[in-house]
Amino acid sequence: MLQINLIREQSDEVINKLKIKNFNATEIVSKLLAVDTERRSIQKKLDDTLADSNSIAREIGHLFKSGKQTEANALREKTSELKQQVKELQGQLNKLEDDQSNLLVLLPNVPHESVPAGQSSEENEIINQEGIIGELPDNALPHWELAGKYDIIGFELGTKITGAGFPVYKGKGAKLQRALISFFLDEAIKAGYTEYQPPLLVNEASAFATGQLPDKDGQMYHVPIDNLFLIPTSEVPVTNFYRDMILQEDELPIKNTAYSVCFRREAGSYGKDVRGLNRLHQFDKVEIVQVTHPEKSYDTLEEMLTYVSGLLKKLELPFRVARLCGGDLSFASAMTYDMEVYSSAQKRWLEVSSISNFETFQSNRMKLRFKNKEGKISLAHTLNGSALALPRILAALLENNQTSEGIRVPKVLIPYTGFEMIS
RNA sequence: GGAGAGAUGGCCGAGUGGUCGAAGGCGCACGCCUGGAAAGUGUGUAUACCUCACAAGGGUAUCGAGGGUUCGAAUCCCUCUCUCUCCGCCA
Repeated sequence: MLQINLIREQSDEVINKLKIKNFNATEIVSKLLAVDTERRSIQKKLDDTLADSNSIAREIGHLFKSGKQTEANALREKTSELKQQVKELQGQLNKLEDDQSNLLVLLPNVPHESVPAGQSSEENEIINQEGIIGELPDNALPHWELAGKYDIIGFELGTKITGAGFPVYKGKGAKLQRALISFFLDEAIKAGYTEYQPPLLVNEASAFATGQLPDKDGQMYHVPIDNLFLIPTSEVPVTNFYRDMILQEDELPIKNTAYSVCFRREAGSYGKDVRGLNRLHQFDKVEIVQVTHPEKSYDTLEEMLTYVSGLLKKLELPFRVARLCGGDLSFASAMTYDMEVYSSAQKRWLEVSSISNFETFQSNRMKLRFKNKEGKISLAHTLNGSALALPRILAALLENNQTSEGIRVPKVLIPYTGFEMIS
């Protein structure tokens, strides 16, 4: 959520920057400016009226104490009009405050100046590509066939017990998943992140704070009986640890990591995008989250990009990095790098990580602030990235490493799997 | 799920209708004291919004959340949330 001050002071810039996201903010901003002006004027009136009413109340108190009943009662009659005014003004103010926040919530985050314009993922800017795209034999199989051939993932079994998009991992497949999770967590800890195991369900306030509500309502599984949401990513609980907090400047940066299962309804997805492990309703992911000083967040974004690139190199997977164009950038993000690995049998790039700087968009919603040495309080910046999402990593590993003898496990994972081949 | 108790500032804890944003203590910051430190001592120490220059000063709100009674509520009433104790159930 953008801060009203920003809109008040730099409305034209906000409108212009949002054009990069293909978002026309003109109407919302002008409504906001009108509501804001009105709100402040009503607030002033209300405060003044309350001040009057407070001073009369104090006076009455004094009069009663000194036994001047008659005068006190006379004053008392004067208050009814003030009370009526307070009630009306309060009502108006509440309405205006609601209007304001309902409008503010409609505005996406403004993109960073380096974000290129563009309509869709087609126009993302590929800034780096690493690793060798190996040649596969002619009889190479896509991962969903490999999964069956080696009996390591049961797609139909998952469909039977739950539904499409809920695979069952079996034997060496399950062990490989566990290996990846441990590997990712160990690497994150080595890089200075603190490991957490968060709840997989969150309340409404948490879902709002990180931007899932109201923007992506319908993407989350909802448990109405307790009004809880299954997390689409551990970013939600882990960032919300700091909701309504004022940190000390020297507590920054906060570097957290968490493994969690993630749940996404993915309504409207179909076709080759959802084949095999490409897009699931339930998947595993290790996430990294940072809370930083506003001046350091873009350095942090680069640091996180370097970190995730390192993971992919260790896994020996060819990958490329895209800086998302305005049209592909998420509602809450100011800048995002997508990391994609090459899945050789499908011959397509699969997104395995999305690393974003939200600047103050989330922290403003969740009132995550820090106090500097001088005692000044400001909003912190929040960032997060997948490090990494498992299913597509698994897909690429299976496809890229297939040999006539079986599927080769990358060297770094062998200490975790205890086997070198899936055969 | 049933019964009871409770929720006050960074923490502990007083306050049951009248200048209470809230005593006292701890913690923290700065100063004095000291050769240095401890002890002692003095001062300060919430947040948001409005006014305003994101200064000073001023105003308003906030004692779990929301609503109500009252001229006036941390204090009374209602609803909700959460915590604790006991019982039940249970990985």
